[in-house]
Amino acid sequence: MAWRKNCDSMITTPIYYINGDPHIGHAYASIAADIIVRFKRLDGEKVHFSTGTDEHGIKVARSAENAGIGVREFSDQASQKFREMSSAVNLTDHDFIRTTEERHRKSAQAFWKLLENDIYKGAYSGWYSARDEEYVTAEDVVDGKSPSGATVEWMEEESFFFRLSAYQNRLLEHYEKYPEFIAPISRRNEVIAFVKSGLKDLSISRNKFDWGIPVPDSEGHIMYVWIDALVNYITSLGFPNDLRRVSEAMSNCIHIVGKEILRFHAVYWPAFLMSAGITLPKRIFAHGWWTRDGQKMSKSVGNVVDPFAMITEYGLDPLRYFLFREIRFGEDGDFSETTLRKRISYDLANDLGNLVQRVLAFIQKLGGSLTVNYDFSIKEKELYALSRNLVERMRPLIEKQNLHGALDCAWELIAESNKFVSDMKPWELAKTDVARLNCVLTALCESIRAISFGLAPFMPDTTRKIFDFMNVDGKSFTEVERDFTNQRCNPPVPLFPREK
RNA sequence: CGCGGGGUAGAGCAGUCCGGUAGCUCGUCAGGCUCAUAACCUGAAGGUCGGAGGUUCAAAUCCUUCCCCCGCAACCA
Repeated sequence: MAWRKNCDSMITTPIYYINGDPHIGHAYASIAADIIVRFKRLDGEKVHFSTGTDEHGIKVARSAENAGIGVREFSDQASQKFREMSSAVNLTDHDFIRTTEERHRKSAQAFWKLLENDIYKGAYSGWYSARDEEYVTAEDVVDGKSPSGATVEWMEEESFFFRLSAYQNRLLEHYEKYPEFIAPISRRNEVIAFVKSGLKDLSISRNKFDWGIPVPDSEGHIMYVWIDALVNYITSLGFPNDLRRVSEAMSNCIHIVGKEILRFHAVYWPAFLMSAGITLPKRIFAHGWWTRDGQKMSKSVGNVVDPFAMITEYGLDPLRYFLFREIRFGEDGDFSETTLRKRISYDLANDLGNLVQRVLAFIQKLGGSLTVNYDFSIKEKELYALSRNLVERMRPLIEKQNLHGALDCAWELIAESNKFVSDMKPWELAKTDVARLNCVLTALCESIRAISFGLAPFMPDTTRKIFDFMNVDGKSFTEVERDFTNQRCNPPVPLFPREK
């Protein structure tokens, strides 16, 4: 247990762009980060956990206009929905940061100043659609029209540029030196290929609208939303104050991001940080995307999965479980309610729920208290060993964000425990050999406690229920190492009742 | 010749780096148990590992070539 740290570390979710409602993808990223944070905190680590909303940019300004309300009011309402989502998915203690907060304006402007050696004024040019009020990429321009059918014209505006081109080699060196910097590996390869193909300088300001953070000392220019957004992570740590803490936490920071925004995090953000002289994060993990019943989720098709509705329908813990058991974290997967129901029924109700029920109900039958007996035979010893090191086996997997693998470990023990019950036949021992019976039940209670601890980061409410049945405190993984003493158990209630 | 990922039992995937009787989950079929949420446990069937060629005593795994699917391709939340 020597590796346990007590220094600051940080886990982040992306800050979510408020132009749309929270959907399952947002919930997914948040829950992933939450699982990692909870695991580390149970391990005694001090973790800073941040999430929040990204609220600037012309799209938001236009949405507010369409909604007929002020942009500030629009942002407040939209951000609130994400705050509600954070609470609906049961995020553990965290900082919820909004890019429209004063602390963030200060932070972003201070950050900009640190970059000034790498910033120069130039002209940004491209095909501009006056009706859409935005630039259209050359590829999207067909017959002089934007995808929305508006005519486009070649425009130039004064813009600040960041000398990204100067960082190409330093970035490649960093990727080389820290192979764990970008995950999964396939994504890492993509990023490296992209950087090797050559980096151009980056336009980092706009002057055609004003819903953003003003560039310091430059009337009319506002920061490009990405530079604004990325800075949120250090704002949350207290930047521009508390620089020691900023560096310390960043050096131990994992950014959980969606694969669509990996480039910003794995290329632009590190380049900015290098320029600013701030420590780079330890790792950037890009998760995949969910399809819905095999189809891409899209608003126009109307098949977007609403996390609030899923929680209402199936419960939070089952949803949290499903999202990380069904696919390997980092890969794409398919969200199907049929599959979700199967997972609940087979994995949660039959395997886990029934194990807890059959053991604890049995103890109730015997009078409701566990008379411990650690005079184990080889069979109990085997199960006991598996129980004692479950968390140990999960830890390196969690460290690599292999959340799927960590759940597999827990289910391995669940399966072993169910098998153990069948093999040991406690219902027969109850009539023939009470000492052996107590050994069997003690081993089973140990395994149920271990399983509950292992699952705590994934299904905190479920773990709490089991601990309440067993009168286990459950505040820290260190508790797994303590033997039970004789204790009363409460009558269990099925954890995942069968429907109807 | 843009870059990358992938094509393995009905479905979803692991195994490919370091060649050596093809594994997991679900589904299907059969059996056992009765503590438990009709849950649990055991066993079986099912694959010429995308096609073709090559290296080798031996290839899903190495080499060559072809076919198919999916991402990314620059400032886009």
